[in-house]
Amino acid sequence: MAASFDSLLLKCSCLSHIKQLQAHLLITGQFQFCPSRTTKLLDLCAVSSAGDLSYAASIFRRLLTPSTNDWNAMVRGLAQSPEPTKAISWFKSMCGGPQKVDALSCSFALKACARALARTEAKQIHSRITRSGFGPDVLLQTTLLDVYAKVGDLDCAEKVFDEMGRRDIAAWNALIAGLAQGSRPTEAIALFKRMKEEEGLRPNEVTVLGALSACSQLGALKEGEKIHSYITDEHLDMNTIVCNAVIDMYGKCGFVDKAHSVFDNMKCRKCLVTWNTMIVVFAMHGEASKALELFDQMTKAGVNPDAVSYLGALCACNHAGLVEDGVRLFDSMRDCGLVPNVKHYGSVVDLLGRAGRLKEAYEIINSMPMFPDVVLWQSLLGACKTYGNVEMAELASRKLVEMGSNHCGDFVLLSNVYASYERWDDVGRVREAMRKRDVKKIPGFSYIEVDGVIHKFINGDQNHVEWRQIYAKLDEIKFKMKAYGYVAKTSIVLHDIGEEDKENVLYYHSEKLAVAFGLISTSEGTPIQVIKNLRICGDCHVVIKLISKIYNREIVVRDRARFHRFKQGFCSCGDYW
DNA sequence: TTAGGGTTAG
Repeated sequence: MAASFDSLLLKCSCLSHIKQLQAHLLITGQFQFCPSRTTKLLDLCAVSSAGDLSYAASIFRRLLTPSTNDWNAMVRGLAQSPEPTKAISWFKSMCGGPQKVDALSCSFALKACARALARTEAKQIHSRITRSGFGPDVLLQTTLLDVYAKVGDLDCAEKVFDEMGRRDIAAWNALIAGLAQGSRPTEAIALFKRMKEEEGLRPNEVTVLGALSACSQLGALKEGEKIHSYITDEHLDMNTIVCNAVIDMYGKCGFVDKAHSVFDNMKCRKCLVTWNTMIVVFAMHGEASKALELFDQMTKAGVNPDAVSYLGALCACNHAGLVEDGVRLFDSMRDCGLVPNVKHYGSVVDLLGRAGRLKEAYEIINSMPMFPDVVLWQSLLGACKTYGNVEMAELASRKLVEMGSNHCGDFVLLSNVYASYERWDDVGRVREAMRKRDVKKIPGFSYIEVDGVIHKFINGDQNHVEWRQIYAKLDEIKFKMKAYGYVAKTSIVLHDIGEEDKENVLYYHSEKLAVAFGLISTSEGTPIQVIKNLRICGDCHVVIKLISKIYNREIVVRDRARFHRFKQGFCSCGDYW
């Protein structure tokens, strides 16, 4: 009979099956007197896709004395539901009750904390784990480490890792991925190397994913290539997710063709994310026709585009100025049963704005079914600056202030609109507002990889060992550029300083420092590749175009939004960005 | 009977 109950459980594929089985248990008296069966039923209802959480809760409420396993089933089910905070509440009730809380209860509750980004609760569970004597449990420690990383407390994650008596590969993976996702990619790569070289551990699929993601962020091509050959040697490229990450890495390191060849030569099956990754890579590089071609191909290959595919395709149109194609794509989303989200609206508003169709962009914002976010108003404001639309710029700025924006760039844009009409009183007013509001400036920085070493520069940086040579090179560049009629775009600097100082502020932008360092530290003709955390500034764009011509170098700059490939005085973005 | 680490996005 036990066997038949278990096989019936296995066959439950919907809630009505579960209800039938429950009725059977109730009628035969087993619901009360055979608690292990009831627990199995509850677990199925709470955790599997056949079940239903509110129904599971109703089963739970009928239990006279719920066991630890009954509680665990509920906490586990809620932890993976769209409302993970409920799992934390249930766990708290459990802790207040007579039932023993075991390592599994803690594990499920921690999972919920990770999903709900509940740092305080994670800390509380941590101390409970220590008090209960579960401390040495490696699985629990790894979960703990992972939760700390996911809620953004990397220091605690590292502490858990350091204090682990025994560390298996999952522990290393959790910290490598945590560092990579927590904007500490350099440390992620260092840990990855330490794991291999010092501990002699063999990275697996999950390890390389963390390491590749770190390389993508840093644009660390040399390290990325090494990981790619390791992947091939170890046959980890039979895993689709790994291949997706390799494609992404090459794309973000500036090598579209390499990304495409990995995509074309995959030995394993392509999934939706594979297509999306490749589309996004083409979009980032301004290769709109290839992105759109792939978008069509995926449907033919039997993979239906999702919201990310559409966003990638829209973004491709955006970067290439294909306004009509973009609008058509946006409108066709609903035909596929997809509802545009705020990012799709953001993309199409940006697209129209850049094309100077400000009114349409504004109308779209007004007709959106959801609340427009900061990025949307920033796009519109940027377009207003480009096309000198004071009225709409004021409107967008007002919205941004209402939304609590304290971002320097938002004020600077408005000020620039006024400045272009020589409305100095208004410029002064904006400056005053900035002073009052204590606006924040996100520091700009750039990376460049030379001989496998990553060099980081901050605006006006003098920390690099070769900073004197770098500044001397910039002086030389400046001198040479004068012959091409270069005049610094000082209007984009908003500081209460003289014209010459303004020029200096501009002239030592991190991307210029990185390019200058590239020129002095690599041999003639070698392409230079730089990565910047913010959008490239207008003046740097002009200067780097000239450098590519004067020094006959191909220079690739990845900024926050896309790639710029400078060659012989031209940029692949066609000055449209 | 149920545990830990994973790819794409304005």
